Amino acid sequence: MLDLKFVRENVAIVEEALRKRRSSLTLDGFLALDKARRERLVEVEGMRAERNAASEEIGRLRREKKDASELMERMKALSNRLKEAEAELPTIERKMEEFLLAIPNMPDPTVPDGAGEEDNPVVRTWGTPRVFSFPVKDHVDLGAALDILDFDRAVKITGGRFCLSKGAGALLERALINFMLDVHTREHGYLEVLPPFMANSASFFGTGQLPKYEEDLFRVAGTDYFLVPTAEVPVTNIVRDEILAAETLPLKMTAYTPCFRAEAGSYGKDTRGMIRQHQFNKVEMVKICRPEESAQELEKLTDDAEEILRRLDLPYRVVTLCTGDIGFSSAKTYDIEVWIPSQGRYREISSCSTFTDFQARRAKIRFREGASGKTRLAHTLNGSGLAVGRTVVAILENYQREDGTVDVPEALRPYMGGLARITKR
RNA sequence: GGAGGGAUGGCCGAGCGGCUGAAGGCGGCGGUCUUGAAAACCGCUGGGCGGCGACGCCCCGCAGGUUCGAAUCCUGCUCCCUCCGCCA
Repeated sequence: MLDLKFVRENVAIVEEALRKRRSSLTLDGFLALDKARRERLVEVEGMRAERNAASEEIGRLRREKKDASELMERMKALSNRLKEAEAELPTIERKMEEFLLAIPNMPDPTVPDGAGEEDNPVVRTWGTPRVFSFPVKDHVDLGAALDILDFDRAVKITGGRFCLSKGAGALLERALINFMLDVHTREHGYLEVLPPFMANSASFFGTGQLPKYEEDLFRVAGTDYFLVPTAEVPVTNIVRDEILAAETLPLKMTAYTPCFRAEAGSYGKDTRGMIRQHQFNKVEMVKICRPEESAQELEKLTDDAEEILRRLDLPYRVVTLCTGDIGFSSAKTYDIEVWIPSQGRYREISSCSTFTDFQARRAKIRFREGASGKTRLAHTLNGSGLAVGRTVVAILENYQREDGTVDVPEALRPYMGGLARITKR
C-alpha cells in the first residue's frame, strides 16, 4: 500500500508509474473521494469536539450538584445529528481503502522500462551451459527411467500438477533443503524458522496477496486460513503489528516450506514435469531492514541465492524485471534463471525483491529510531534461496549422463550419504 | 467437544459510567551527583488521522448497541489460559 499523503500529492507521478507498469488502473475519482472524506471528517470531528466539551461540562455540573438537564437535552439532539453525519464516512473510507489496496508499489527508479519478460535486461551470467555429446533427456524422462519421479501416481493420489518423488529423488529433494538452509544459516547469517504452512487472511493482506490475488490461493474450506504460496507470507508476518528496536535490524530469516499455488490462468503452460506445480518445496530468505539499507540488502540477498547455484555448479543468469513484468508489491526484482538443457533456455529459479515500505505499511512493521525515538516503517525484502523442485529439474538435466544416470553435485554428496551418482535401483 | 477464567501502553499491572489516553512499577531517554560506573534523586517517555499552525479527532482484543457521556454496562465474534474428554 502506498502512503495516502504521497498519492494525494503526487497523482501525476503515481499515474506515470501505473502506465510504466502497463496497468489499466487510473486514479480517476480518487482526489474527489479524498476531498469528500476530508470535508466530512472536519464536519464530524467538529461535532465530536463539541460533544466532548459538553460531556465534560455535564460531568462538572453534576459533580457540583448543579442542574445539567438542559445541556443534556441539547446534546441529545447533537448526538443524533452526529450519527447521521458519521454514517457516510465508512462508505467513503471503504472506497478509499479499496483504491489504495489496488495500487501497486512504485517501481524503483533503477527499474528499466519494458512491457514484459522479453524486455528484462540480463545483469550477469555465471557458468557455461554444458555441451552434450548425446541427445539430452528432460527431467520427466530421466526421472521416470530412474524411477525417482512418478507423475502418474501423483495424478491418482491427488491430480495434475502434483509430483511423487521416490528413493534418490526424495532424498535429493531433502538433501537440497538441508544444504540450502545450512548455507544460509551458517554462512550467510540467517535465522532458521519453521512457520505454519497456513496463514490467516490478515497475514495475506499484510504481504499483499489479498485482496487482489485470492484466485491464486488454496483456501482451507470453512476457515479464514489459506495454504501458504510462499514462506514470504508467514515469515514476513512474524513481525506484523510490531515496533522493532533499530539495533535488531536487519532481521534475516530463512525458512523451508512447501508452497501451494492454484496456478489459475496457467492452463496449458508448463504442463509437463515439475516446473509448475500446485505444491513445491522452497527455501525462502526474508529480510526486515532500515530504509537506508534496503537497496544494498537486495544485492546481498540476490548474491546469497546465487551462491547456492554456484555451489551446485549450475549455470545461471540474473535479470532485472522491467516495469511491465514486476510483481504487484515489489519495487525492484531480480530473477535468477537457471539453465535448463531440455528447453535450451534459462528458467526462473529464484525471485529476489525489495518491497520498500509497501508491505510494511500494510502489515504495520515499524522500528524505533534510536536517536529520535521516532517510529518509522521498515523495508521488507525476500527471495527464493531456492525453489527446490526446479533445482531438482536443473540437477537432473544438467548432470545427466548418456546412460540415463545422473551425477550428484559434489556439494550435495555429504547430504546424500556420500551418493555420487543416481542409478536405477 | 464440555466447564470455567481472561484480553489495558515496549513489558508487568490498576482502573465506582464523567476529574482516565489511562495510577503504580519495570524498561528506555535526558539531567543532578561521581575521576568513571553503579546507587540515589529529578524530568521526559504509546500509536495513528486531520490542520501551515494554535489545536482537534480516533484508538484500552474486534464489531455492534445503550447513554448527553463507555476502558468501565449489554450483545455477537476472535484469540489466549486452566481443568475434563478425545487424539498424533
